[in-house]
Amino acid sequence: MSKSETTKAYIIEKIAPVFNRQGYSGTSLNDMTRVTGLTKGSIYGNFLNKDEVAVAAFDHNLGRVSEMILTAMEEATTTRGKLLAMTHVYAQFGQFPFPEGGCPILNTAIEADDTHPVLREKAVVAINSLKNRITRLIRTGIKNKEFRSSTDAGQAALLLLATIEGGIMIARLTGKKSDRQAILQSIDKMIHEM
Amino acid sequence: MSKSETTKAYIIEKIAPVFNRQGYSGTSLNDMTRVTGLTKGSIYGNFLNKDEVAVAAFDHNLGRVSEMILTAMEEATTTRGKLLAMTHVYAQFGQFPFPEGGCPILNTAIEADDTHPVLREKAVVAINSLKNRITRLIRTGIKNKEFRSSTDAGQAALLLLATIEGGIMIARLTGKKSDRQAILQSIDKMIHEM
DNA sequence: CGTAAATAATACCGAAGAGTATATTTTTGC
DNA sequence: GCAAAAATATACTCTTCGGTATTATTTACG
Repeated sequence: MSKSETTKAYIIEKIAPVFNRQGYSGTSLNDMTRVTGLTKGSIYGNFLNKDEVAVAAFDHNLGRVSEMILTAMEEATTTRGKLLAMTHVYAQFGQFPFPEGGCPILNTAIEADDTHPVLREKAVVAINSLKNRITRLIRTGIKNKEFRSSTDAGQAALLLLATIEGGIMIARLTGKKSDRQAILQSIDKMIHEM
Repeated sequence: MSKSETTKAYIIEKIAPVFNRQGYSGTSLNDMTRVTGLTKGSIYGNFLNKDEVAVAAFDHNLGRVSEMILTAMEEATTTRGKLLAMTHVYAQFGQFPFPEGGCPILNTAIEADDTHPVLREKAVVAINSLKNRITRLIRTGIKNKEFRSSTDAGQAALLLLATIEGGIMIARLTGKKSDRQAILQSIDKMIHEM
């Protein structure tokens, strides 16, 4: 890894949580210099502009979540187990290594949908690939006879995603453990009834 | 209504959609003067600062949604009908009089949860009162024998809310009608199975 | 109708925003 | 270990930010 690659990685690692907490417009170059200890010149020697940093930060945060999901799913043996593992990753949004600030897809979607086409598109791709991954998993479960054949895989995937993301929003907003647990329990029930 | 009250109402009406689309940090005083045609002096003669405008804008947007819900629920006769009516209001997030930019609670929750205690608290109160309203409705339905007695009203209310809010996020993000319909259909099914 | 009070416009402020040109320091390859 | 290249820091630019003091204009009321 070259020096610049190391620095880029360092900058992103430091600034990614800030973007996830404060959003694109809420994060300034000053924030970047503060959390990295570097200067503007150094940051702009490695990135073209704020947009490029924001996009890299999103990729970084998303990568963290994806990795957690893949790892958790690998450990499960059944299809239902994999699905449960995935949702339980999202239930850990408060703990490392889940990105600080909650789900990056959710955060980016809400801020960027009307304001930032580039970030918006990144969020669209992320949500679609997540939806497709879940859909395929459910289809496998149906073939396996783990799930009912009457289950509409695509629709169930969307329902799961919507509930998970909405649940993160509510649980993070109220900060109530009981809210988080109630929603998680409902999701588990949905998966068990599939 | 005094002149200043008229002007305040006018300012809020014009700027509320902007806050809902662009968020708190994404909306500037310049935006306010642009959409109102007024000057800074005039706006700050009626509001103390940006925060006060943002809070009033949130109240305005939330009021719009609440009014739509109450009206829709009044028209329904059964408890299940009221519940369905409420969720269908949220399904109309793309059309007037639903606030431009989507659900104000969702938008405010995501931006403010880590950054703006005042707005965050407004969102907390809003989500809690919505949750309580739905919970009471479900309890009534249980007493009515419309819903199963095994239904946990509070948990079901949270599940509905999470799914609705997550659904809005996804449907607004992808812009796909099929996504919106799939999620709405799932929610209707949930209500029918209660 | 005239005047006092309320409202709005003008013109400004200091700070912070993103971004850059240039100088300095560090690496890197020989 | 030294020169060239790469990376970083310094010092700046211009613009926009939120906010305000002051002036001008409306509005309400006697």
